Amino acid sequence: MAGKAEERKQQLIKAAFEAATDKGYEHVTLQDIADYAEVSKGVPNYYFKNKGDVFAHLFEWLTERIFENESAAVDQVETAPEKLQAYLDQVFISPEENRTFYQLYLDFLARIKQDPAYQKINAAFYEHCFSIGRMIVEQGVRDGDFHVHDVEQTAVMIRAMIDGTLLQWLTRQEEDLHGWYRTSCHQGILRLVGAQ
Amino acid sequence: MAGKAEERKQQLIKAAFEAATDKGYEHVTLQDIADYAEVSKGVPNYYFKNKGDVFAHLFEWLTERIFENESAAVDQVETAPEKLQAYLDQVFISPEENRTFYQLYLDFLARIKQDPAYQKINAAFYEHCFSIGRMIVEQGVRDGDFHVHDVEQTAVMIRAMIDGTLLQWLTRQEEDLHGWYRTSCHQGILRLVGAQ
DNA sequence: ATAAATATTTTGACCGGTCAGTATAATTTT
DNA sequence: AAAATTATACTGACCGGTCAAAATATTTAT
Repeated sequence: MAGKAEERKQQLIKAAFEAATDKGYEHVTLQDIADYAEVSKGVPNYYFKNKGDVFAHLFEWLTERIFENESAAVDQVETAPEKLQAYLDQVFISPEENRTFYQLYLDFLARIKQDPAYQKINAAFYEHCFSIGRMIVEQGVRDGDFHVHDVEQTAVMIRAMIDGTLLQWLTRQEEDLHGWYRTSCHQGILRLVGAQ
Repeated sequence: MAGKAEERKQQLIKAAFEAATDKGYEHVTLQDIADYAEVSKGVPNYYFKNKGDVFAHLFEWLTERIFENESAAVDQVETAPEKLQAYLDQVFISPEENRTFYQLYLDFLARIKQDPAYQKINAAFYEHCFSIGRMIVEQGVRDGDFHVHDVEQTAVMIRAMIDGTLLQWLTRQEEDLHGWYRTSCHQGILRLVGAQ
C-alpha cells in the first residue's frame, strides 16, 4: 500500500536524522541510514532516488517540525507580548533539544547554494517564520503594545535576530549561555518592535 | 627561508579559497588545491599536516580579513552613527563580494561543532566583532546618540542581527534583496541601540 | 480454501570511481 | 654534494549506486 511505503520513508528519514545527530551530516552514508533503520543497504535507494533525496526529505521534515512547534506555542497565549515570549521560549526550548535541531539546520543552510531543492524548502520555512512574526507584530500594533513603521520588515528582522542569536549560541560552545541568549534575543526584539 | 615557506602556504590558502568559491567547500580536493596553486599534488601535504589543516588556515585568513575590512571601514569616520553606517556598508559591500566570503564562512560555521580548531578561530572572530560593536556603542552612548542599558549585550546582539540578516540574504537567493537587507539591518540596529 | 502465479519488497555482494595520504624519484637550491 | 623542495605513481579505504536473486505479500485460478 501507499501508506506502507510512506511509513517506510518516514522510518528512513528518522534514521537519517539520528545518524546525522550522532555522526554529523556530512559523515552519514547510505549504509548508516540503513543501519539506523535496521534494514539492508539497498532499501534507502529503493524508496528514494538517491542519498540527496533522503536528506531533502529530512530537511523538509525538520523545518516543518520546527515551524509547527513554534506555531503551536504562539497559539496558546493571547496578547502579542505573550506570544512573543512563548515564541522565544519555544525557539530556546532547551540546550539539548535545540542543539541537535539547529546544528542540522545549519548543515542544510550551508548546502542551500548547491541544491535548488534545499533552497525551495528553506524559502517555505522562512515564509512560515515570517507569518508568525507578522501575526504577532500586527496584533501588537493593533493593541498598542508595539510601534513599527513596516510590519513586513519587522517580521523579517525578528527572524534574522532569532537566527543570528541561535547561530552564535550554537557556535560559541561556551557553557550556560543559552538562557542569556534567550533573554538577550527577547530584549532585542522588544526594541525592534518598539515595545515600551 | 621561513619567509619562503610562509609565502607558499599563503599561495596554497589562496588556491583553496578560489577552489572553494568555484566548486564549493565540500567538493574541494587536495588535487584541486594543487591545481589552483599550479603545483603538484604532493605540495599541500608538504606544507600542511593534512587537508583539514589547510582549511583551518583558510578559515583563519578569511575571518581575519573580514574583521580587518570592517575595522578599517569603521575607523574612517568619526561619530558613532557614522561608524555604524560605515560598518554596515562594509558588511553589505556588494552582492558579489559578500556572497563568496559569507558562503564560505557559513560552510565553516556548519563544521565548527566537529572541529575544535575551527571553534577557536571563530571565537576569536566573534571577539573581534564584539569589540567593534562595543566601541561604537560606547561612543554612541557617550555622545548621547545611543541609549542602551548593557553595552556588552548590545554589541553581541548587533552581531547577531548582522549574521542573521546576512544568513537570510545568502539563503534566499532572490535578486535585489541585498540593498533592502542592508537598510533593514541598519534600521533594526538603530532600534537596538536606542537611536533617536 | 488451497495452490499457483504474480507483484512487491528486501538483501547483500559487487562495481566503478574518488580521494587522502604515502613513498619515492626527480629537480632545484644552498 | 647535501638538503630542501616538487613531481609522479601508487595504495588502501571508502562510498554511492546497481542488480540479480531471495523472501514476502498479494492476487488469481482451480
